[in-house]
Amino acid sequence: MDGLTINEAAETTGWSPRMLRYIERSGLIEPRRSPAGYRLYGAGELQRLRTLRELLAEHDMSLGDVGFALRQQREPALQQAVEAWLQTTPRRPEDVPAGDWLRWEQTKHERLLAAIT
Amino acid sequence: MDGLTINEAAETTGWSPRMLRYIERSGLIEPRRSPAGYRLYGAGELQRLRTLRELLAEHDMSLGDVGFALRQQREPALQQAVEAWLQTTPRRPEDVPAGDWLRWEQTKHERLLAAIT
DNA sequence: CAAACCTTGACACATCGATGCTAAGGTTGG
DNA sequence: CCAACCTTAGCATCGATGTGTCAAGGTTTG
Repeated sequence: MDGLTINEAAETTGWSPRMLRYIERSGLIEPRRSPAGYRLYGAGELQRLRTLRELLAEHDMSLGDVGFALRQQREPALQQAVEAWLQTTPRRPEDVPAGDWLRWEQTKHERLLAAIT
Repeated sequence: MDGLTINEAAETTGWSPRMLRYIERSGLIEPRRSPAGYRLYGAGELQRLRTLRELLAEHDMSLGDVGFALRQQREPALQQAVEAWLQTTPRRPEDVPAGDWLRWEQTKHERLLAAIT
């Protein structure tokens, strides 16, 4: 049977087994199960667990934040509603660090293409 | 002096004065101040306070969720990182309710236009 | 000036998010 | 079969959210 069991996955990703179950319940990463119900983490899941750690650490955000982003992706109506509300709040581009703004401009085109396809 | 004071604003929006201060500290709605430091809520703020209530109620989300969405809008680097992570998770369009998906398709064009301008 | 506001700050409490640990019971592999 | 793993469920903790209330001190206005 391919795939790491929960303790092995915990070992290589830096999460605790407890947290792997918690992350699963929160809908972020759901590994497949063996016939007996054992969680089996494949290469993809392990990678996403590692990058998830980095994401949270580097941007000071919570699992709940990622969960909400996921919800927005899955529920366009929600995404729309939030976007609509945000657009009623006054823009202030000075808030945005210069580097970020530049990167935004640079990648806008490809992001639009991605949205279309 | 135009603009409602905090108790008046609370009255017409349904939030408590306490929550108006809380919402302000969380960065969602920051009214301007009178010379003496009194909060003054204008028509725009009052409207956004009301729609904020609806947004939270109708989509079962928290102030923190909206705060995070705001952060994403203000920090494109964050937005990018989250989006990138989400894209590594397997898509499953069956998750999306049919109505939502339809609305998504219907409004995609205008959303793209909005993004470009 | 005095009543009725406003401000910040703090204490209080319920709920929730994030984690660990333990218990009772099934699975697996030498 | 037995040690070493896995599962779910539950209790326990600690910090963050959400919300009320009260205190000490400025402001406004009749």
